[in-house]
Amino acid sequence: MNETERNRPAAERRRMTSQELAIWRSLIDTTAELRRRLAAQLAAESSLSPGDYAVLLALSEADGRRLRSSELAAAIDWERSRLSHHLGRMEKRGLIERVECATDNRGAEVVLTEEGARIFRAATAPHARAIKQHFGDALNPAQFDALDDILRTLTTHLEAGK
Amino acid sequence: MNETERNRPAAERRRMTSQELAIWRSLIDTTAELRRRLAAQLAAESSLSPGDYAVLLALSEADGRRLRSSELAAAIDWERSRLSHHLGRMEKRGLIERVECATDNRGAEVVLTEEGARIFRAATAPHARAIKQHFGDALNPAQFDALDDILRTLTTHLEAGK
DNA sequence: GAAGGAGCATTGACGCGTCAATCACTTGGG
DNA sequence: CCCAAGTGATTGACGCGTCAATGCTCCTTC
Repeated sequence: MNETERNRPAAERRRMTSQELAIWRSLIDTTAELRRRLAAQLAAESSLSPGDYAVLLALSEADGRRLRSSELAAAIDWERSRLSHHLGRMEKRGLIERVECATDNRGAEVVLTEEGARIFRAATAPHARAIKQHFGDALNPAQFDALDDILRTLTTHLEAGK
Repeated sequence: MNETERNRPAAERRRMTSQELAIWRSLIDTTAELRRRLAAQLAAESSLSPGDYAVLLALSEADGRRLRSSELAAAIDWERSRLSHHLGRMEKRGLIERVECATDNRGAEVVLTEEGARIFRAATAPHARAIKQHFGDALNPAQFDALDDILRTLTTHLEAGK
């Protein structure tokens, strides 16, 4: 295979090769295992789920540690309903509070509680360490570059496809 | 950065760069989106979930289209309990059957039903097409090679780390 | 200022995944 | 032979994610 062929997508070929399918499976399996380990470690260190973490991160970066529910959903790219369910569970645990929105009576504002902020702060460093341990430490700079390129390609492709 | 540095893992550095963290997030988000789309398409075309598909694939490749529950769990790398719950749901839908094992009264054998085999057969081609469409068509051969290398590195790293 | 459509958020139902507990059976040491 | 430890599999509880349906409120238009 010459250089030109190596840089042309395989779109025109009839089917994926078994090698390509194996890479697909490995992508799915390996990322699943990564998520699994990170989630387990996060839970062990802070009793937070990855979802909790995403919500708390967005809130802690927001002005006044509060966001409209819809803004929060947009920030972390979640469906409304998923967020609503999740906020219900987090509210029970005292991590966040939901208050009526002053400017729109339909809306709710989600506020980070002191407790939530404290727990999130305590979780960040260990979590970053865990990501480094399981993922960051494995790859060299060239691999990071290559992965970045691949992910950009996939993202673009996904956006194009509807 | 010279060539030697580019090929040395970043393990010794204190923290991941924000670029590296962004790549991590993109990896998680992009693969999630890929799984989401594939699952939706599979469900639309065959009313199967990705889990159903994995189970049916393993069974349809097995001798006599049947496997001991524990062998099936090993084949698709699932926890026993997860498999047990899933088989319960699949049995209700008539995709599989559970029968007592002749050689070990504790055990169960999982058998693919005719209906299950039929539905699986009908699902394979569209599913392969969907994987190609969303994933395979995006990448060129060089990117496949790079991804293969990255995934092998990650897998090795994960296995090493416990 | 009333009607109707759009937007914000929640809810219920259901499939899925994990953890801990449990039950039934097998096996091996005494 | 018996019992203790180990193994195969299931169950229940609970958190999580999606879909479809719902309830309010806001906004536009007439």
